[in-house]
Amino acid sequence: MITIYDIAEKAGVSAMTVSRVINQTGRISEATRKRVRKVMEDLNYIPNSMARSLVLQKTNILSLLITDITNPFYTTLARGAEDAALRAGYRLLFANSDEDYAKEKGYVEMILSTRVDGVLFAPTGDQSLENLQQLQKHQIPFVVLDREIPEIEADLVLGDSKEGARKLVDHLIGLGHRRIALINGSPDVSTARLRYTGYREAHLLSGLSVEDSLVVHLNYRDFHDETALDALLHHENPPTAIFAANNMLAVGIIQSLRHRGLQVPGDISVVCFDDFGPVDAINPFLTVASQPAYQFGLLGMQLLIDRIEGDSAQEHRKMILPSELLIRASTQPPKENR
Amino acid sequence: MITIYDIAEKAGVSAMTVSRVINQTGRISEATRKRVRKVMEDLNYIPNSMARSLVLQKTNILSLLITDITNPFYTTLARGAEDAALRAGYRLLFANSDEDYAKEKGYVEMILSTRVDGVLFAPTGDQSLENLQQLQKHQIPFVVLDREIPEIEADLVLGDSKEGARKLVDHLIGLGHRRIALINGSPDVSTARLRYTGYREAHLLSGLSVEDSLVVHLNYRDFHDETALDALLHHENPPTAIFAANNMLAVGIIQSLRHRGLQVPGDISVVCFDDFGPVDAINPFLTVASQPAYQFGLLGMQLLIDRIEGDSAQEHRKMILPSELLIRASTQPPKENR
DNA sequence: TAATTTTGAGTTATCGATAACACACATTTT
DNA sequence: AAAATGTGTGTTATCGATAACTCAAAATTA
Repeated sequence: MITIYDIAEKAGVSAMTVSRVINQTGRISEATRKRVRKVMEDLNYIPNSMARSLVLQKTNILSLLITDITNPFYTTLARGAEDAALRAGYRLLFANSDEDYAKEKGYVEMILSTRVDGVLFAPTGDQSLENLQQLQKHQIPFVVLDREIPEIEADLVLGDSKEGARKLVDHLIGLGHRRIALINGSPDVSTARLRYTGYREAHLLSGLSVEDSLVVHLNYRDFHDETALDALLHHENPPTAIFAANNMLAVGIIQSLRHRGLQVPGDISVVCFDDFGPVDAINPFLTVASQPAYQFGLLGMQLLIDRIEGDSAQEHRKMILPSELLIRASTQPPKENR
Repeated sequence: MITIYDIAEKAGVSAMTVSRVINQTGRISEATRKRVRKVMEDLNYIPNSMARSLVLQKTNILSLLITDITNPFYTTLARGAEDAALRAGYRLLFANSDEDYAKEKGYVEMILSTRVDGVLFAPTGDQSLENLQQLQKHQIPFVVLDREIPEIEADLVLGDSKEGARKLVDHLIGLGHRRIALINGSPDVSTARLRYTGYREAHLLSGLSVEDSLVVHLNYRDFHDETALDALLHHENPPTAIFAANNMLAVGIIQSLRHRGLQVPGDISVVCFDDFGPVDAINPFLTVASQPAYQFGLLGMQLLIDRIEGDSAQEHRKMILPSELLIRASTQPPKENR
């Protein structure tokens, strides 16, 4: 491996001079600078960022921890985060927890041992508290994305889950649905709780009561679990519409409905949170509450960089991004009203 | 930051002893080991992997460079790569070139300065040659994914582009299509060349001639470019079917067709390469040549790790993964045959 | 019992870079 | 002309960890 010492020797200067040329610090005569530059090019020198980080106590690496890399919401978010990070001169270390607390914990250890300068953290759920506290103990700045953790004070970028849920359910009620199932994420994820609240409020504001047997909980990534759906379909008075708490759950639900020979929206309407990214354009089908995924990443990263480079003692900020109701083909009035 | 020296002091031993406890090397009495362990836990010690890498000359980081993080083919591939890397005890540094040579070059520099142990490299195209040569110069092992680079000797994991293209076009010909457009990737990407070859062979084997005015080239990510499609649709004798060289191109094409009020497959049939990941299950629509994306990542990563840990002088291996024709709703016989 | 081996540590140098300080020589100021 | 500055560069210590070597005390062998 080529080091500054190799460069220094060939150029007939000290290592420190080479370092100064690389970093454009200190005073260097034009002649020396040129000579060193030439040798660096000739030898194809690339600085060792670990050695540099070790002494500078700064890695220039930021980490983005998402919960599902196959979910277009998070990949679009990742693009936003990447753009903001690169623009500010940081490298990005991606990590993917797969909605799995243990995997998340493993990545947090990796993040700590890499001594990244900051973390953009989409938690798996309330249990992530410990992992975030671990970051706090080690004084790594972080911004929490998408899901709020009750006991954590931090910069936050969230979607408006309650409002989005209300819009979706209102839409269904407006179409005439009275029996609307909610297939929700786990109750220890804040978005799931708020989506339930929105679901509930929409009912109450329309003078409808909420029937608990129509509300079930799954992990956001368990989109192949069919038992919950089974129970709903065999209900004595089955739902005419389903509100899936996120896009991946909707994927699983629609797939299962098809296997059972049920048509969407012919037999049952389906709505969900989150879009499907570019892919969605192929066949815009699902009625969704669309969240500005790219903005999540971009803003989150900006907050993070701001906290790292700016006044770290400033107050914590909380940004809530609105979601938009996109009415498409997966919803129609219930059969009996047609 | 807590270092082994802090631990050493508190435990009343030397730093070396702490290092031995961490790495389970050398001889340590059970009593000392326990004492050191205890202090490590109390102080919440996490080793500094940069310091370690610096002396060991090994980072335990592998890099995955993909060309489009919003493309489900690559995110599914990423999951495969991640699983294989974690299983073997490596961390993974993701990078996303956005089909952009300059961005790819930037990431290669980052990869080199991070001194990763190896790279799983999905090139943007033939121009990636320089970036790969840069890796070679610095003796970083790599495996090339998805796209072959003519002058590079390396382990390779490819799909069978020619065969897949032939299957797709045969399917269209079988339906009665005689005027099939190809909206291809850039000709300096090997998959685009091979897909053209497959397209051509399918025609010739069926006794049809290839009309060059029906073949256009775009960048794989230019899925919003409408000029190519415009030209095809205003052709004096327009195509009855379109073969899009990848999924993202198909996305753009279908979207544009809709804007123009054209139905798929009613007015025109569309097929493409690559699936849409889990998302696709919502509304399986496009007839595609599906490639085993997860396997691409998993196998590629295994080859890479094998080359790093095994005999690095072994011969280069080339794996070609088959693609599968999935006939769905985006194709039907041309209007005049119905 | 003396010689040898084993055990459980500690010391020092090193990885590749940079900060802080030092210093010779040239230039400017008084 | 002496003093004060400025310029360009080198020296040494340091970041946090580990390899290689050393060595005293305990255990084993002859």
